[in-house]
Amino acid sequence: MNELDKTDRKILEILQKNARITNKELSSQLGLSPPPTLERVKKLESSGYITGYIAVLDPKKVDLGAVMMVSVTLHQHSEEAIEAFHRAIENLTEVMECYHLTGDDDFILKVVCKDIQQYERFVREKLARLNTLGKIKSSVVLSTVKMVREYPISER
Amino acid sequence: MNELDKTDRKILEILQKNARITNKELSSQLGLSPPPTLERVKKLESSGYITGYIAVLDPKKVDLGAVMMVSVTLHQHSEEAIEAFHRAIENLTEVMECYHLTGDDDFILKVVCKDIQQYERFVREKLARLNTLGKIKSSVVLSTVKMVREYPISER
DNA sequence: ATTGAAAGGAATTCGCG
DNA sequence: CGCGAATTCCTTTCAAT
Repeated sequence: MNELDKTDRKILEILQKNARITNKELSSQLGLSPPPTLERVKKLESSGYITGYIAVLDPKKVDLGAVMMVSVTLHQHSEEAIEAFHRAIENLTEVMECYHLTGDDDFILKVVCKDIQQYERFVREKLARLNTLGKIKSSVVLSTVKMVREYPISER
Repeated sequence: MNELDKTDRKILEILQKNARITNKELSSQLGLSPPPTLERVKKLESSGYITGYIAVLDPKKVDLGAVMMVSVTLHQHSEEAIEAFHRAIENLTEVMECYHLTGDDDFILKVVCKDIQQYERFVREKLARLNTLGKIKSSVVLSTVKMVREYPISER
């Protein structure tokens, strides 16, 4: 798939807001009939624009009230050390996001836990035990000012 | 809704992975018939466990290849200054996430742009113009090691 | 609180402009 | 590329348990 037209971009905007909209309703919002609408959606999926459809939960409701941002520095920076760190992070369910950064710190992690006690256990029993790990700096998230999952779709 | 049973938790797990699953398929994965499955899903929605269903896009495909993590300090910390900052952030489409933190920096932002040039414009024309703003420190995201949107559902 | 049947809609296919 | 009709499948309701 090469270039998105206006209709494709509108589909992405609508589905980013509501993934469970029916094809019929989607088509009516586009001013199209259902068959071409469905075909466009399928094409956006198969060409990798849409990677999935997910339910969004309220973390507090599922007992994940503590959010932390954690700056991590490795104690060495060989290819293998970084690879090993990546693989370790992959297996830690508490880590929702992890970015490799330029600057003083190597990585920043977003970690969710039930409470601060569980976070402490996570650090002591899991994070601090990674042998590539240098030092960490934890910051408590006092409030989530913004957390949008919708990418702005540019005109081209 | 008071407490989730095992079936409810499994529903949340499945829908976090695939929001467009049919009710029929969902019910068969649960070992239930469709009607009670549907009722449980509706209840999870109305009681706030599920806040929405969204399509997940590939940011690179929609021309958002540059990701930055930005530490922000305000130059004053009155109630109004913080409120004003919140409201301003709300209107910046480039800011996907913003957390109010403990520690040296007040906030951390995740910002997505087409490229570094667009990021520079964002900083100069939008972020730096907020009059509550003290100083910022930008870090380029070299790679996204992990970005999961699925919360781990605890046993209780 | 779950089941099975039944009615009403929606998804999907296909032939055609 | 999009449309409209037709078929198949799913959703949703309801009586029964």
